Amino acid sequence: MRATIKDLAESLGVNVGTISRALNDKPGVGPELRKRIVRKAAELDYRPNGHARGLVTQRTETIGLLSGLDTHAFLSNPFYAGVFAGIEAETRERNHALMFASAAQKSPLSLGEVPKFVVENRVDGLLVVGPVEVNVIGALQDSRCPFVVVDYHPAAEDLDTVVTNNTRGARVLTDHLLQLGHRHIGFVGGAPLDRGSYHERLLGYREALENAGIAYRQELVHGAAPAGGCESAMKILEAEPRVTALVACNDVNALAAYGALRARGLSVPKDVSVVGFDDVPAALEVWPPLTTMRVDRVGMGRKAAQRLFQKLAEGNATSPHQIVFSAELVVRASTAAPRK
Amino acid sequence: MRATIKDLAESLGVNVGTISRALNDKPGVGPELRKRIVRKAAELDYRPNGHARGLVTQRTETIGLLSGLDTHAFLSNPFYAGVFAGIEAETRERNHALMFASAAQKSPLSLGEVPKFVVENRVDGLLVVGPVEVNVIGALQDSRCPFVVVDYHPAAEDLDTVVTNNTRGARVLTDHLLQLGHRHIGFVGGAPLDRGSYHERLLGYREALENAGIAYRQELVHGAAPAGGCESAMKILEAEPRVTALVACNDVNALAAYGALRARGLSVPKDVSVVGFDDVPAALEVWPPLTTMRVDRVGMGRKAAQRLFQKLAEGNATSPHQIVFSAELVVRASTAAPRK
DNA sequence: AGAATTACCGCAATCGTTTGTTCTACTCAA
DNA sequence: TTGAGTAGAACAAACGATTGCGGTAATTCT
Repeated sequence: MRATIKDLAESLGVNVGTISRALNDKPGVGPELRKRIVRKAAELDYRPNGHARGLVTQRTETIGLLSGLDTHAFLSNPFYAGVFAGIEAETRERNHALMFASAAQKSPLSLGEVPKFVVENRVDGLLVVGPVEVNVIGALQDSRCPFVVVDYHPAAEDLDTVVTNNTRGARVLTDHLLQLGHRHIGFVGGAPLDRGSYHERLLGYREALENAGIAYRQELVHGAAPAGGCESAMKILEAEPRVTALVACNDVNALAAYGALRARGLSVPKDVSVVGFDDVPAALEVWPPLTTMRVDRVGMGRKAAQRLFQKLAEGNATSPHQIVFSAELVVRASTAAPRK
Repeated sequence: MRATIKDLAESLGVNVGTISRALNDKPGVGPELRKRIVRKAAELDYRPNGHARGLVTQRTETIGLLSGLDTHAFLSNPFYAGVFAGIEAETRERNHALMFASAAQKSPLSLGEVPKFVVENRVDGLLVVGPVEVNVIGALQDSRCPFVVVDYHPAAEDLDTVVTNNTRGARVLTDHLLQLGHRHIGFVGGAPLDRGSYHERLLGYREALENAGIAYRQELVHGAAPAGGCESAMKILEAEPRVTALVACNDVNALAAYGALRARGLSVPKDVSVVGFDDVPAALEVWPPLTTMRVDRVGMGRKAAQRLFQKLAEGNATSPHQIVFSAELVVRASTAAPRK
């Protein structure tokens, strides 16, 4: 068994309270004794028990990361992986631990809508990342647990959020295609498409079209099929063979669309131009390299964590901040003027 | 503030011990009172405090996931993302929480070699995934915290591990190339290359060559450059322009090698065949689709978690198991007979 | 030198549970 | 009717820390 503070106290003939003060750099213990205590603590390899401490201090030095998507979808998306990495870096540097859970897959005994670790008071705060269901937000709000939402902003709520300017980004991408001369442009979506980033990106696509005087056509937009962007792109090409460009809701689906185009014997960008969103590493490795919007996903994760720590320090009473990251267009070889 | 067991006790005029027993399905409380208690608990939205419970039961219902790589590298590798997902699924189904940390990046106050959550008794057990440094293994062993290692097996230690048969897998891949007629075959590595999966795969590559009577040439093997597989492939092609095939330590590096080949005007597989390892989703989406070894990464994560729970149940005294997953060759369009 | 201040340390309550033990009241067989 | 046996509930001691309070002894002030 690991040494407790009591063992330490006995082996030194000192009171436990004094030990606690000495080890936590609190005043009220002489420099001489303090030295003896730290030395002995190191010798016995003493570590304070997190539970005991958490019980009395009401703080756990732990923050939770709650995914809005199911775990596998979450982790296999490089965008979210980046956000995760940013969050992890920030929490690690502040010497906090990190718990992970998904709000999309309920555990058999999940109580209410939020995972048990928040409801059991085992995290000081929470980072919610991705399009979580709205009742989860509600449950979190009356759980009194401070939280910040990343990459999702339900319009109805006034929350602390860190998001990218998705609508603008998609508009920039679509404008880029329009300026190249494209007129028949499809949109390959992802799930969920009725809310969250992909919805906003769809809006931006639509805005750009309408600004250019091009009618928005339902059949050129296809949400996520089970098989993802590949199947969606197929459907769009079937519905309208004249499309010369595709806007994908993200890079992963854009690359999947590459496959659909190849299968139909179409080449990128000669026959069909393709743009993505996020600028994941693969976007640069495929051929042709993908025109996309670069977004600082690690920075977003970091920023969200910073904001959360700020809330924790200020006592959760501050007014919500909405932090918006702006994406940057990077033009590569997947876009060109339309075929004749 | 959240209701405690004491509030519950007072509002019912019942002793706290009775409440505890009633809510934990323990005998010693009448069916009548038990009903009243659960009803009231739901009404007050009572949740047991995780710390208080953990303090007395010495169990936290939490397991830790410790990455051997730095967080970003870990999460952006689809293989590890899959393992993570498998672990998460299994722990969630068993109603345990999950903590994450990386052993590669030390936190400023990291005590010893292991993250503070294990040393503070805040996890029941640990899953170590990836090539962790050997002193971390040592530190874990005398921390008395049960753990299982995934995708890494230091030969010197007798540990509970879940790994793929990397050496065999790489041999199978290399044999596949040899049978197609290739004689000049390079190996693009990854970090670390002196231990762990990539090292074993290098061994398998070497074995296959030697079985075929082909000399192993140091200059055809290149470890991970900072820029990854792309740069490595470049170096190999410079060192020996006659290479007609590349074995990559994993799919991510294989796809990066695609880029290097493209940059030199070589086409896959006409000029150079490429094989990867892991069968990540992107392997199927790129062109040409990648010949690779399929490994059940989610299954590995699950299995490792299952083994850990078994250890927890049996009291950590059982003899170590080594569980080996066998990878499966999937031949796609990235391999063909060598050019003349 | 006596009083007042300070510095240091021990004492004990507390956090919210679990769990072994004790107490009470009841049932049932002799 | 009495005794044992049993079930249901209360009591209280942990678990391992933190922290306000009180008590010495040493130091400073007048």
